[in-house]
Amino acid sequence: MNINEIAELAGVSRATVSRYLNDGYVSEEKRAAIRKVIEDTGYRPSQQARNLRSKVTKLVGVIIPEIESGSVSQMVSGISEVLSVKDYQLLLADTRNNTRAELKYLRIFEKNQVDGIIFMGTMLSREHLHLMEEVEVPIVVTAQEIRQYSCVFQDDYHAAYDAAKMLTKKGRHIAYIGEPAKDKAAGKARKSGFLDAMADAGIRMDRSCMYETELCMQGGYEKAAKIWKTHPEVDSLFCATDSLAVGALRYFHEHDIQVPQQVQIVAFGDTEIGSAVSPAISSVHFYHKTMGQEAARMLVEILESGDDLKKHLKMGYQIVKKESLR
Amino acid sequence: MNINEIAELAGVSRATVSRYLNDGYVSEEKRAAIRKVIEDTGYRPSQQARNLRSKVTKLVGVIIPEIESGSVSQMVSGISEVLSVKDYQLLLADTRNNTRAELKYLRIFEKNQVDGIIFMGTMLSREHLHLMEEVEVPIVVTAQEIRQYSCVFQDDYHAAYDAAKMLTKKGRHIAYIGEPAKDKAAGKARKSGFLDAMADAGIRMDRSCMYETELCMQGGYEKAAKIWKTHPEVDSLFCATDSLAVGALRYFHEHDIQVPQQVQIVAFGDTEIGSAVSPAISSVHFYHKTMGQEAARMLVEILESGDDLKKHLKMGYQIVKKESLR
DNA sequence: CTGTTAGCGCATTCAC
DNA sequence: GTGAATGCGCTAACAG
Repeated sequence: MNINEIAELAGVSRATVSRYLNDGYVSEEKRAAIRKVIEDTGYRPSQQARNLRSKVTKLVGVIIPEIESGSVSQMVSGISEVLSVKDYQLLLADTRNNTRAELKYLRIFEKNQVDGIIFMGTMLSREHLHLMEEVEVPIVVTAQEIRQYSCVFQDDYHAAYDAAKMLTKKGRHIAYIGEPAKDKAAGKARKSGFLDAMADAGIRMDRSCMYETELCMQGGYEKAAKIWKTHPEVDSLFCATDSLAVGALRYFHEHDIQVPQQVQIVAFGDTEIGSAVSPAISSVHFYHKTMGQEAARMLVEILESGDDLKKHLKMGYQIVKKESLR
Repeated sequence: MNINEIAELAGVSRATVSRYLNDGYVSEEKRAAIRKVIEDTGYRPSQQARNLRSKVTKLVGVIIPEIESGSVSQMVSGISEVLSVKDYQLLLADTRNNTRAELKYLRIFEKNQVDGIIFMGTMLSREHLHLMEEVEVPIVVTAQEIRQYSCVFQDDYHAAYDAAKMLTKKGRHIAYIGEPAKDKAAGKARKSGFLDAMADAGIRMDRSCMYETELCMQGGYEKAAKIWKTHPEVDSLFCATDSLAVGALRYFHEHDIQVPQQVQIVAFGDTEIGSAVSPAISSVHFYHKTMGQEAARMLVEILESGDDLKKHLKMGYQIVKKESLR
């Protein structure tokens, strides 16, 4: 069933059917005739032929580090919501935190496969930027700020700075458990924010009170153990994620270290897990879903207007105080 | 840059370039010439033209109820992993638990838009089945068993039956907090499994000890309050999700009800949140990611072999005993 | 408002 | 092995 048959059955030319399907510009009679035939036959225009002809696919490629992460899936949810309203479809590329895979998908999307790309990268190298140059469709970058592209990102640096500052109000001996700062932009920003806050508060950080780990709860537990075995005087803990904090909290429970009396904690994510435990973990709240929506809106706007203004949108955050802070 | 220009630059016909790009059947010299031109120009064949011509898109549509759910995103991760190895791309359709949207996406995918569909539905109505009949590409159904389709699903009924049975070993007064059973297949199966286990154990369920709620932690808290205010004698709680259990646990903590001494708990999901709390929640573990992989493998096999054998794969589960059981 | 005419870029016969 | 010819199904001028 193709446009020719529909045209024949409706007694019009196929151009008229095409117009019916697109802009309009068809008389009422013919419109009715065509509608009837289409309904009777259940005809649906071939997307592929349209794509070939019109060079638009109504597809947006979304490259993400890993869908299993709560923040990523929230963001994808926001993207999906906006795209579906705007009649775009979402081509998902999960790189599994693999930099090579990011490049691979950029290349796959490169030419006339998608109309645009939303790229949530881990850590963008020169190679990335070089490849992105060559990509012919607009790219919106999320989760980090890249001058040459439109992007939507959260202010990890200042969030970390502010969170750390809260610890210094009623704490002097501060420990840090983070994510690997070398391969994640957010991890790096949180670490710098933390360190700068310490410096500004005149606190000298002892390297043996700072750890990084990829594991979540278990990593938090283990690093807390390392720190408190050698530094029982530490009275405040900064964790780059709620899961790390929950792991550390378990260590404190098991060793009768009172939270927040003996140790206060602040973390990132404001996730369900952080408020499931007792005391609930004070945590930086980000707006992942909104970020996704904004990124999608930005891309759609570029697509519809035809020019890329390179907007940079820095999203706010909120430090949600709960029981883990003194 | 298209195949004609490549052919001209390489001094061959475009049919030869096409052969080079596909099966082979090209002499070594021409092969080398073509390769060189392609490398120099950075030519990439147009996917759209290929699609139109060959009727395959190398796209798989994945319809899910909501990406933000942990189990769903794990499953999508499994699907994505297998598809990427097999050189398929993933077109994601998030229906936001909206039945109409499921139908909409089935229709969008219906004709020559994707090569196949993985459909994770909420509750399949006659209308769904009717529409699925009309879809011309193979469909693999997940999360529930539908006779007419290949499917991968978990055994919620027996998992619930077994979990409930564990409660009856050391409990006589049992309460139930579930998800709405009317619009989710899993919710329904868990409820039946629970009820049948009760019946087999000769326990008469009081309706005032059974509640359903859509909310997570807060719903668990509220329903637990309702139950224990009127039925303080209840000594066991069955929750359809870990989050519900964690909410209930908070109520128990606040009211000095000892877990598991006074109330034992079993739940579903074996999620991070269930083991973050203390006592850790005993929970049914499912294999979402593996399910996703299996579903994708099943679909790819149908696509590659060309015939749909309608396999039904029921995945196992495991009840992970933790501190919340007596 | 409508029909005719040309391709979009590629894969696939079919002769050679 | 190779090239010429054909058309996948549709949209976009263009002339009427």
